[in-house]
Amino acid sequence: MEVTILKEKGLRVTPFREKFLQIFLESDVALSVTDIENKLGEFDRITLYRTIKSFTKKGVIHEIVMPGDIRKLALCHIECSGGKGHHEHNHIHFHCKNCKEIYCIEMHQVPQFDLNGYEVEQIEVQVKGICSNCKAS
Amino acid sequence: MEVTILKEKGLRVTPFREKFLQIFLESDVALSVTDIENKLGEFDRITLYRTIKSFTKKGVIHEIVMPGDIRKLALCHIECSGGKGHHEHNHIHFHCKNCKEIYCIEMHQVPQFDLNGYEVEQIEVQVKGICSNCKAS
DNA sequence: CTGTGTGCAAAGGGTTTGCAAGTAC
DNA sequence: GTACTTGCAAACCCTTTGCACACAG
Repeated sequence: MEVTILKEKGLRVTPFREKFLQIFLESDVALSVTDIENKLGEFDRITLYRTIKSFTKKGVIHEIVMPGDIRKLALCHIECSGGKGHHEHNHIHFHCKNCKEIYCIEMHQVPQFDLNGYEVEQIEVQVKGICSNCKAS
Repeated sequence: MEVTILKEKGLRVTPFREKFLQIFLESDVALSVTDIENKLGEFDRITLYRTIKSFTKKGVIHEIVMPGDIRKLALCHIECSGGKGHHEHNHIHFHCKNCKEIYCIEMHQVPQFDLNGYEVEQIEVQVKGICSNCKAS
């Protein structure tokens, strides 16, 4: 799986990258740099930064930022890498105020906007509230 | 005007804060820390950071972040400071790919979401595209 | 073999903190 | 007068860069 993703994007397969992807595949929430670092264990932090950069550029992962110095990373699903180079998100980013996690939720119906005089190319929706896990408990 | 805003929020009126607000009132786009710094001129950078922090907390300004290390600040309009402490944005953040400016556009119809099991409290919409100024030229 | 990826050390740059003096109310 | 603000210096911390070595293809 990890190897497949890398090869599809034309990236070299290394132990670091496999481990990096494995961490994301095992997580159902977006991860901060510190999260990844903790899960990596023995690996180097500088390499991590470089990997994040190259993977973001290649469309393997995407960055999620929110007010309050929140910066997280999440895997790009197949559907979110558009054909002709531009990268579309058809999911929303949900930030739980209780557990502070960020979930990428698939959205089948992207809202449309008619902004007079403005040409809309990409829409990103961020929602804050309480996630289903926290609500249940 | 500047004085009014400060007093309404229970903030002390100082020359720095008046100048700070004046800059925002004169601008029709969101401003980065560097933008503000350049417009401030003689004032101190540390004070600027502290002002941004306290003003954000008081709901005088709000932070806008987007992927790619974009962090800007904009005035909160009257409508966006909700009565009982929580802060609602009924406008979208429009990022122009050409001029790189960020505009806060009033949105009269906030999109609604029905996310199974998730309790939605706040929605923030970020749009990328070409602004009306750039489109015209 | 060639170009890319990795790891270490050091530099970089924006942001925060401590403290003393100044100022709003 | 009292509490909040300001300004300077220094500390912080995350991130980036340079360079040599290792490794994937």
